Amino acid sequence: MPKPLPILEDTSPICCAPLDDAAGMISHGDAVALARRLKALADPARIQLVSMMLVRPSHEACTCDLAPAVKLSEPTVSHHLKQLYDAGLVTKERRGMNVYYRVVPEAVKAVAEVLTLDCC
Amino acid sequence: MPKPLPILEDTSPICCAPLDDAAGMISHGDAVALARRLKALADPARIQLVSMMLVRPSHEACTCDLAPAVKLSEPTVSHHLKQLYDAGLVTKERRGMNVYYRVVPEAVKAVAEVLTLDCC
DNA sequence: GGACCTCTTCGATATTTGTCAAGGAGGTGG
DNA sequence: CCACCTCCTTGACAAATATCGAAGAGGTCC
Repeated sequence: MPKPLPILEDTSPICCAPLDDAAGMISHGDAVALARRLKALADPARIQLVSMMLVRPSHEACTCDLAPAVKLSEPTVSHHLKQLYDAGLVTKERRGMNVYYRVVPEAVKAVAEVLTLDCC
Repeated sequence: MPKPLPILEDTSPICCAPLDDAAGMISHGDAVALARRLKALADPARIQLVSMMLVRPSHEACTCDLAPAVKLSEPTVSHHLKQLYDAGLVTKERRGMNVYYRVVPEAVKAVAEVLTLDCC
């Protein structure tokens, strides 16, 4: 079972990475780290959850709002939120009876950055 | 089994999408389409394959070069390349005895675009 | 045509992932 | 303290995925 990633680990770009044996190819370790972040986003339910947070003014929403919106059971939504949390893509905070999840836009953008291929 | 995506389908941004029931939240259909593209990239082997193509001048490489580099069997690499191909992220072309796969940078960038959150 | 090379498909298997029902943990409010 | 509310964890299971060996399809070269 993979350990949580830091909120904003320095991810090497998919190209223009530090040269290794294969002359510029991304290292296996970096590929694994990047894949974990991408995998966290690569699910319709999780995309909808992130989207739902983003349309809110503060980019956050509580589980009680999120669960009905994606039409999945509460445990399942909790599971998906944990995936996002472990990947550092959202934070969570308890306020009163509710837990609010908030998108970390920098983390999402960091993934986008890697895929921008601006070096090519 | 999901059908191949067009090379460059118009993917709605993760936010600022056309409003629907839930006031701006991405639609389920769009979420599924985006998830398919992300899933195609969300694997260490496939990231390495794409990376390896990108470091080549013309962003292409043949299977015979790719397979040894990721240390997986040939059928497995073929499987991964098919995933990328079905997602429209690479093209393939036979030249002589070899099949050359080439990254479609616009397709990768289109995914990046969605994650850029420039509207937030 | 026939041996050969590269790549893909097929069949099988182990792992991972998505999902839910049931129950537990943590906090609120009478 | 006790009923209640929200959320999370556990356990179980079905589906999807990653992987490989073996066999097939498509092309090359003598």
